[in-house]
Amino acid sequence: METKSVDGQISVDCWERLRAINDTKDILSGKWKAMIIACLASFEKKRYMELHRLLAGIGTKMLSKELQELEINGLITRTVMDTKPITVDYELTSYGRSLKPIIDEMALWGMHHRGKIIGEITKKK
Amino acid sequence: METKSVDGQISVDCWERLRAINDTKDILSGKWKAMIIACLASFEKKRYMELHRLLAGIGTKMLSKELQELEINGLITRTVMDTKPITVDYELTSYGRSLKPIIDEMALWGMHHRGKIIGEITKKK
DNA sequence: GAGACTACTTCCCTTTGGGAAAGTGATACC
DNA sequence: GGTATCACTTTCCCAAAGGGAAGTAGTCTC
Repeated sequence: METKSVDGQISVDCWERLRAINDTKDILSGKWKAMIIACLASFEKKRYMELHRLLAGIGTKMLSKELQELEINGLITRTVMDTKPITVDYELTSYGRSLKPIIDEMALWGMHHRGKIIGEITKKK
Repeated sequence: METKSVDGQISVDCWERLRAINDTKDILSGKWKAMIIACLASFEKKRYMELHRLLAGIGTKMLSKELQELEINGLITRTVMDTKPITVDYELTSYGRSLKPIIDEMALWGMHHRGKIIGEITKKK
């Protein structure tokens, strides 16, 4: 086949794209990471307990775990404040902020999707 | 507090955003859905076996399951062709194509991320 | 009629993810 | 000194996710 090299090229490009998508999914893995990033993108800075209240339903274990993983990946910073009872501030790094386009697209699509589903239900009635 | 209503508004907006992000994550749940959509976005139309080869590592069980879920959500169409041995074409719907911005952002970020990580490794040496 | 190709499904098993609840330790309030 | 707050950690448990292998069914080839 004369298309062999072309197909090869397409496969490599495709494969790299798929790998990249996978990498991003890994970074945003877990039930809460995308939402934590969304919160920190909206509020700039949040304490542990504030996040716990904002993310209704999350347990302390999960919150700690997800925050640690985000910190390890360089997406957020953790700073211990020396307040009366100590508090901890979490903030997006500039690298973490680079995920904002993805989060925004996800929020946008999710809103449209919900609108579409509700539209379909009311149309049926 | 005079900020009560303002905080309330912020919470509601935030909560709706978080819910939307969650909805989108659900639609793209599973190890392979985002990649399947990426493939179909690149190639327009692919057969079951072609997808199986393209998505190196996926088993037939997972591929079937993920494709079914995508079809149920109205993101892809399944058309049986009456070829010698029957073949089945999968294609993105226009609704499925509306996920392209998310997939593209994910691919883009993943590429940059890999570049950054490799850069950090070579800098250390 | 044996084997191959297509597109699956079914069964079984292991791994992972994630939640609830309780515990920890430091500090502060009353 | 009892209780509260903040920020966790630890333990235990269960459901869901995902993989491998084999089976099914229809058609075509040799």
